[in-house]
Amino acid sequence: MEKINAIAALSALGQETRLDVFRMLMRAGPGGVAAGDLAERLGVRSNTLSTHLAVLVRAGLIASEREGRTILYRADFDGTRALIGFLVGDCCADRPELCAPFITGLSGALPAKAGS
Amino acid sequence: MEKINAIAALSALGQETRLDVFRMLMRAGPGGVAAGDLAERLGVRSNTLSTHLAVLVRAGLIASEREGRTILYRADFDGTRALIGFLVGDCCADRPELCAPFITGLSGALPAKAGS
DNA sequence: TTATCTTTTCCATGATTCGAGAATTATCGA
DNA sequence: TCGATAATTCTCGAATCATGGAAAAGATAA
Repeated sequence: MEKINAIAALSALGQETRLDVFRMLMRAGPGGVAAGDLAERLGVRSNTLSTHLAVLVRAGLIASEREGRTILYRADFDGTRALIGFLVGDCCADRPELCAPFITGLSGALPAKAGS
Repeated sequence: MEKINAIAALSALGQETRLDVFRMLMRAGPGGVAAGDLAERLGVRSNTLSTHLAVLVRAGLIASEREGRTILYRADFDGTRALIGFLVGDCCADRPELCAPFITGLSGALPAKAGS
């Protein structure tokens, strides 16, 4: 991931409504959620949400697909992984030994309720 | 990490100068870099840099310590790990199986030139 | 104390962002 | 085609942010 893409992704997530959208879509899984449902669940006007969704799409964090009259939004897992990879990898490029704790300690960040 | 802290950290990094500062400090390692050196290396006025540094400190991504006349800034590894933990963990809280690929695929993001 | 160096704070300005109303586009059913 | 539904685009006011000049604050040395 290029720096400019990382900036787009980070600033996209650095806004409450957009972070809420992203987390909701991550939780919703590959099935995605319609724009209208997102607006209702989050209590945001549809036009406002639409601009936020466009920002997230441009940032490569979510993707959209028309489903009849509605438009489904789903999290873009590749884009998300690329962002995390940028944070973990590129930011420590010259000192991989400093990044080891990030990875080894990461399992602790997971709820780990899915046995093993 | 609370959502509000994550927003602060993400928006802090979603700005080119601050991302540059953060990456430079990550590369510099625990020794840190003086504010003046950062300003010179990045070609940013000292007062402008100072405000950016304050934002990063508030976000918990870097820390400062006075060293005689100068002030050393260094990356806050715990804060950084908390942010990555938030992205990997909290955003996938209900679906750890979706987050597995983040972790398993993460080693690929590292240069991995430090043998072992 | 005085001079100097380093960094921060204050303040003003220009640019960007957010949110909302209104209008527009796209799709489906009758 | 017409009407209804769903989402986006347009536009603007308010708020926030980035930047830099000037001044202030903290620390060292003479």
